[in-house]
Amino acid sequence: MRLTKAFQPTLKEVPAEAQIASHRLMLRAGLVRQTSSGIYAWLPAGLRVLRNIEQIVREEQDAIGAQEVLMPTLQSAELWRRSGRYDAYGPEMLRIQDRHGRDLLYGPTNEEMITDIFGSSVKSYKELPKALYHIQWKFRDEVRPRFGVMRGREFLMKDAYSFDASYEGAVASYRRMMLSYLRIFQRLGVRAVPMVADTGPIGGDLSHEFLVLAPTGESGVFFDAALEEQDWLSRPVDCDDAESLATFFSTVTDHYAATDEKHDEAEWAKVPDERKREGRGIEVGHIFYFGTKYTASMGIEVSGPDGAPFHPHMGSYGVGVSRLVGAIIEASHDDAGIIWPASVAPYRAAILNLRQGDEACDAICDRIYGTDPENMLYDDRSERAGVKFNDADLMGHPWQIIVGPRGAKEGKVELKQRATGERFELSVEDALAKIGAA
RNA sequence: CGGGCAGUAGCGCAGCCUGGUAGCGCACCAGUCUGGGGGACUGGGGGUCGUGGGUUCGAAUCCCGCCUGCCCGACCA
Repeated sequence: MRLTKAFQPTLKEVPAEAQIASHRLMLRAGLVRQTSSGIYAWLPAGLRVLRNIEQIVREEQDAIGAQEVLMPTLQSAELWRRSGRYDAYGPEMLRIQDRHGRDLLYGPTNEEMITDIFGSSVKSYKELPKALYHIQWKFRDEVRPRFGVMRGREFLMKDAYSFDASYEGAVASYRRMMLSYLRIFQRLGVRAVPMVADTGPIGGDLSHEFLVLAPTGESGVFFDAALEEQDWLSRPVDCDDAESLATFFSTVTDHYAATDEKHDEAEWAKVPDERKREGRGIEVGHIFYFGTKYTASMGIEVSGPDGAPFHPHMGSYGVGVSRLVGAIIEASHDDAGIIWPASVAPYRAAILNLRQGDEACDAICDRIYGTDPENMLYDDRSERAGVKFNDADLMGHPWQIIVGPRGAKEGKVELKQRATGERFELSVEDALAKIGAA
């Protein structure tokens, strides 16, 4: 994308309403604009980040056999009356009426809907297990929205639901999901540590929150360093084999990890000092098993091998997609701006033409840009060098390809890596090779 | 939901106390110079002062209501 053609409004000054780093940077870098309290419009660069995150989530959910669906944002109150949650949910649920006076709601989550859809179609244990997910906007009417997209009222969430014939099957589904989540967060370039969470009335140990480590996180976290040193992507796990899943699962649960709410000093003391990690975290994912809560309350049954009907066991699994944009920035920025992990960056590189109109500079920039116009942001404005440097740092592209008149005469460009600040003087070919472009 | 603060140009703010023709910086437009970390000069454009009412000869300014946004706390993916 050429910057002169792009809708890419950056701000020099910080809007007064933004307090925390990610919110300020998202506004300044032109990723989002607030339209109401807790509600945001996504501008082109922000949308690209959102889509990149979605895509990684999709690939890793598909990899464990989950299938994507898309359910509506508006739901019928009838559905929620069947589960008993229409009255139980409280004022966080946004309730509306259509022209006929029928009660609707903007979905805060989709257990009821997916259970209904599943139950009306699946009638036999032979069709289990099944896992379905969708990536859709949710609305929860928070009392006090804040921190930009990290605690908005409208937010984009990936939510998945598993259906199994037995508790054992549900446990396997849960473990597959945990693996998928660990891989998702690793690919997103953030460290997210799974921590045991409250399971509510269901009991057991089958609920985990995933927290991205960032100094501004809302929860204190204590965990064993082993949990952030694992490479989940290269770890071989057979998702169809309960043994393999159990082995994987124990590598997570054998190590201490807890938020301040669940922190246990006695257990913490058993962790060797050199492996103790303390900090703060932002919750970006939550998985839990809740048995037959919805299948029972909504009367969903399938036939078992003996012909007798039973309520399938369910689990639900959420990733805060829009919240992650903020969380990633909280975890990865400096005074100058955002430092995007390559996997989610809106563009892989920015091309900074320091002398727009100079024949040599223009020619080199055009050549570089032509290799991958979709994934490069070409700053072809007639701005001064300083403006381009600052905007590129602010927007946080992993690489900056700096083309100035001095180097251009010799066919050289300067490559700057945003994360490290390292600079390399290279030929065009070498620079392209280094950033992995064609 | 308790407590606090704020709405004046796209953004950041002053003006309000003490009523009298709405200002500053940045951004924007035109031009000249400049050209490797938000440059300089000259000349421009842009505002229902959140909103409704009241007081007054006269309200951004004083009074009352409402709306919106933000912060702290409680709550929360």
